Amino acid sequence: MSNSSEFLPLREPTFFILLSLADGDKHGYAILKDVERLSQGRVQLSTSTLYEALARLLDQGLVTGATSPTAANHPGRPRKFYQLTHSGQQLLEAEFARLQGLVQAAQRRLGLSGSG
Amino acid sequence: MSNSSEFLPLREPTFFILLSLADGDKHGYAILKDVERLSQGRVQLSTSTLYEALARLLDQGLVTGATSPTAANHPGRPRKFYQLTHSGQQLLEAEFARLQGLVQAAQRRLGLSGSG
DNA sequence: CCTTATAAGTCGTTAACCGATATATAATTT
DNA sequence: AAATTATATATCGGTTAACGACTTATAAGG
Repeated sequence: MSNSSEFLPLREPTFFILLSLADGDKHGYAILKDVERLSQGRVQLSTSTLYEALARLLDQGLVTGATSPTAANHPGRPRKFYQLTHSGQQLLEAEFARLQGLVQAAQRRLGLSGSG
Repeated sequence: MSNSSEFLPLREPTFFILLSLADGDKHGYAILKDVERLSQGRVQLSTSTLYEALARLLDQGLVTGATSPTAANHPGRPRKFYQLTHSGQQLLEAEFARLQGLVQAAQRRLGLSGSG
């Protein structure tokens, strides 16, 4: 077993980028907008955070790059699409489990009931 | 309102340190051991992480220092006790809410039911 | 033509974490 | 008695993700 949890914990931007891709392939700018929606407007990635994170995730084998199929009939530079690898999916699930563990630990320590 | 969420998101060690103190005052080393239990052995703080975080939290007014009441009849250097301030408690609750939001966002996106 | 939205990228700085190391003290083991 | 272990606090140097600021490119709309 190549332990995918060597990259845990994820920081918030990286978590949302992977979570955004769980839905299907996206290009960078689409991820940017999707993360904003996913987080209900709270997380607004800077482009440096986004593209540096994507480069890192590519390097770590957690996402792969798929070049844009259709010729560009849209504004802006040519799109670059990204998709989760199996490792990336596993890592996302491990991070999800970690977050659930944090919530449960906090519920116990703060003396709260289940889904209050 | 002095927005306590200016310090969010917390990194995992800082979150556990605050959560450990939600229980009542503790000295540094006690926090170290408590965090290990709280996280079911997963999070083992290094002393540098612990004491640097405590210094930062003091500086930010999120914890206060209370000098050891009883004379030292224990091994090691004199204990220094820390307790959550009101701001610290608020921040911990804000971080808890943030974590719940992440879990809910992930449940939606990953297509999972409530507490599965 | 100018502005806006889309789209990708680079650079310098910051802040938190972490391993390593140091210091101090009491209890336990050999 | 000496060595080891557990307790307890502290500092230093390196790493890295994130971030603000800035740059480049392209199409659409007023």
